[in-house]
Amino acid sequence: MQSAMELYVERGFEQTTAAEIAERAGVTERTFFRYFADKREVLFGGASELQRIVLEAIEAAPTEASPVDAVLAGMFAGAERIGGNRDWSCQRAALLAANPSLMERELLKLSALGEAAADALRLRGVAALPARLAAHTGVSVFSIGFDTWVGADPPGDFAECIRMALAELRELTAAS
Amino acid sequence: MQSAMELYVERGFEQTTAAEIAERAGVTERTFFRYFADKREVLFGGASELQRIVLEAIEAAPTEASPVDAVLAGMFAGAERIGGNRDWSCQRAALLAANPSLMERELLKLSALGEAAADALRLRGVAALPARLAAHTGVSVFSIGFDTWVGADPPGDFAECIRMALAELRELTAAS
DNA sequence: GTTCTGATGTCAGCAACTGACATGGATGTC
DNA sequence: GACATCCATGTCAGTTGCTGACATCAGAAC
Repeated sequence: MQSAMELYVERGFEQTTAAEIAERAGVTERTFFRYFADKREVLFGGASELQRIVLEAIEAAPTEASPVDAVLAGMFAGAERIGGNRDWSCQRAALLAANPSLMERELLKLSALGEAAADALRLRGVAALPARLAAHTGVSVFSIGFDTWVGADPPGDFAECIRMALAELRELTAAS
Repeated sequence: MQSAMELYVERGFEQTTAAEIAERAGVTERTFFRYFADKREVLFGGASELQRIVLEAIEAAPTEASPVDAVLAGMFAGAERIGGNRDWSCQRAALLAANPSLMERELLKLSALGEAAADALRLRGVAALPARLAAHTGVSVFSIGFDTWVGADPPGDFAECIRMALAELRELTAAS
């Protein structure tokens, strides 16, 4: 993972071959593909852990919490996990922004996170449609908050960026 | 596009080679790749037209419409374009659901649609953050409405499914 | 009639990925 | 201590997605 990140930053994602990553890591190309399904997946090692944290927080939310609040609890828990190393997040975000194929993978992971969160809501007794709506709305706020956080002069830490997006969203829905 | 769709349905996306699509269409593999950037793109020919329709409807929305309402006008215009042939939409949705790599591409297109819609909102004077939030929320409602529409026993046409999702979302935000 | 252009074919080649089999070192068992 | 087992890795050959360079050829323009 470290070798790949270095090479992607040094010479770009498409200009880096799997063989080169493997060589820098001291293994064969075949071994690389035993650990990562494809060249992109190497940047998404933390996705499953993030999902686990989010889901656990949703489950742990108070029973009386609304679907949206439960999802938000999950998102804040996820933000706490990521919010530590902003530099790494910025570097990674720049890579994704420059490579549509990496962005595709990111969007797939976020969508999967949304579906998993919707499942968690259903376990709390929420119906299918509102569960998906609440979950994906939460992921949107998470994602847009993330963009704010890794952008120029963020208003605070990751959680604060999420709160900011959330406040904007509430204002928007009130105005409509 | 027709040859590809047939083959993808007949034997699956991954089991179909670009050479086979080309052969059925009566051209060479090289010619196939001159028209489509990759094997997936052949299923997304209508994306640019859909985006154009959505953006035009956002621009055409009354000046006093709220950001959310303007985006929704765009989504309903898009729904009108797609809502005609449900059979084709179902077939395509089944393909996407069965192939993560196709779903990735779909999510990228939807995300791009959201960003374009956000740009359209900014042209109406909306600030960056609320523009993105309203746009992506609109796309979420569009997308989840689409899933309802191509699912088992939808409550009406595509537009009606969007209205249903929208009503649910309003209820959720009111409850939070 | 010539020229020019645009679509297509041909061919060689790279890189992503995969399956099948070999190897070698660590671990456990008698 | 010899032996069996297992797991990670290496090796190798092959398929497929995709690209660049050049050839061809039919029709439009002049």
